[in-house]
Amino acid sequence: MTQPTPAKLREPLAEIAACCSLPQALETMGERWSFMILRASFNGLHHFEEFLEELGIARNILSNRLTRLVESGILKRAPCIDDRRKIEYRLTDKGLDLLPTMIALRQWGEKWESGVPSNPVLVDERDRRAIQPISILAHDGRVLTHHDLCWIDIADLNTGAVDDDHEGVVKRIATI
Amino acid sequence: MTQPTPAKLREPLAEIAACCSLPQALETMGERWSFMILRASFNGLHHFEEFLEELGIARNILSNRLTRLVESGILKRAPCIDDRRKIEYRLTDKGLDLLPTMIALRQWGEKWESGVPSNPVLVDERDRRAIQPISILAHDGRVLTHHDLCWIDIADLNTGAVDDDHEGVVKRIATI
DNA sequence: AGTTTCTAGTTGCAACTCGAAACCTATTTA
DNA sequence: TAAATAGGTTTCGAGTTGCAACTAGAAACT
Repeated sequence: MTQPTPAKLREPLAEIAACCSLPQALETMGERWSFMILRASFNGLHHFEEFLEELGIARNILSNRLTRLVESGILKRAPCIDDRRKIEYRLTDKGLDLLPTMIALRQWGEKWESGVPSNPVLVDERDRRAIQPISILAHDGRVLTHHDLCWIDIADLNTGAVDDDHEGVVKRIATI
Repeated sequence: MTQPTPAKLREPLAEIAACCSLPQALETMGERWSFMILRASFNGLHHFEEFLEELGIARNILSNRLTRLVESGILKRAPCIDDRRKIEYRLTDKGLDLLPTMIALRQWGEKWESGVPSNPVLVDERDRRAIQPISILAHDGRVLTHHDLCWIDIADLNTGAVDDDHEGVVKRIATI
C-alpha cells in the first residue's frame, strides 16, 4: 500500500548548491514580474490599481506577486488611513537594497539590448552627473573583471592585517 | 467575417515602458534557470551533461534555455574538436558582462536571505582580499542610495564641462 | 564488424502557472 | 440609495515545466 510519492514539481532553486545564496535570491526575485513590480515601487507606485495600469499585468498574477513579495519581506503592506479601501505597498529596507542589482541589470540591458542610452538618465541629484556603471571593485577601488576573481576559503581570507602569502586557492571564476 | 484577434499570451515585457531597458534585460535573463545556467558557466561548466548534473534541471528545459541564451548572444555554442559528440557552451562578452549583476544579486541574497557570509568567498586574486559590496557610485566615487538619485532629461545632463544650475528635474526615484 | 556507452537532444504526458474576464466584498462618492 | 472605486478571488483555456522514455550521431570496447 505504498502511496506513490506525489511528484514535487518546481523544487525550490535554493536546494541546489547550498554554498551560494544566488539561488535563494532567485527564489522570489527570479519570478516573472517581480523586478517590474520592484521598479514600479522605486518609481513611486504604491497601490494595486497603479501597478495594474502601469504594468499591464493580470489582476490575479499581480495579487499573487504582491503577496509573495510581502511574504519575502521585500514589500510591506499597510492599510491607508485616509481611504480604507486602499492598501499601500512600500519597499522595505530589504527591497530598497535591491536597487544596485536592478540598476546593474538595467545598465546591462542598455548596453547590450537597446543599444542607445536611455532617456531620462539616472543621475546623482547633488551634481546632476550620471552615475558610474555598476562594477566589481577591489578593496582599494580598482575595477575587477572575471579574470581577477577567485574563490578562497573564508579561513584564508586576507583581511589586510597580515600580508603574507596564503595557499588556499579554491577556484578561479574565469575560464574563457 | 472579422477573425477574433488571437489572444497574444505572454506579451514580451519589453513592450511595456519602452523608456527603460530593464524589461528588455528581463526578457532573457528573467526566466527561471537562466541565472543558474549563467552562474554555472562562470564556474567553468561548458557541456550539456555538466549543466544537467550540476543544476538538476530537466533535459528539455535545459535544451530550451541553452538555445534561448545562445539566441540572445549570452552564450555561444561550438562543436568540440577533440570529441565531436560534445558541444561547448561558452560565455560571450555580453554574457561575461552580466557578472556585476549576478554578484549584486548574490550579495543581496547573502545579506538578506541566508544571513551568513557564504564560504568560499569571492576575492581579488591579486591581494586575496574580499571584493567590495556592489553599489551605486557617483562620478566622484561617493556611494549613492535611492535618496540621492533622480532622473533628468539627457539634454540637461551635467557633463562636468559646465557647472551652472539646471532646471530639468524629471522625477525623484525615492519615495520612502 | 557489432555491440555498448556517451552526448545532446526530441517527444509524450501530467501537473502546474499564466492571462483574461467575470465575480465578490468593503468602502467612498454622487 | 445607487453607482463607482479598491483590492481581491474564481473560473477556465492556453502555455510552460518536469519527468521519463525514446532517438541519433559519435566514440569505445570485444
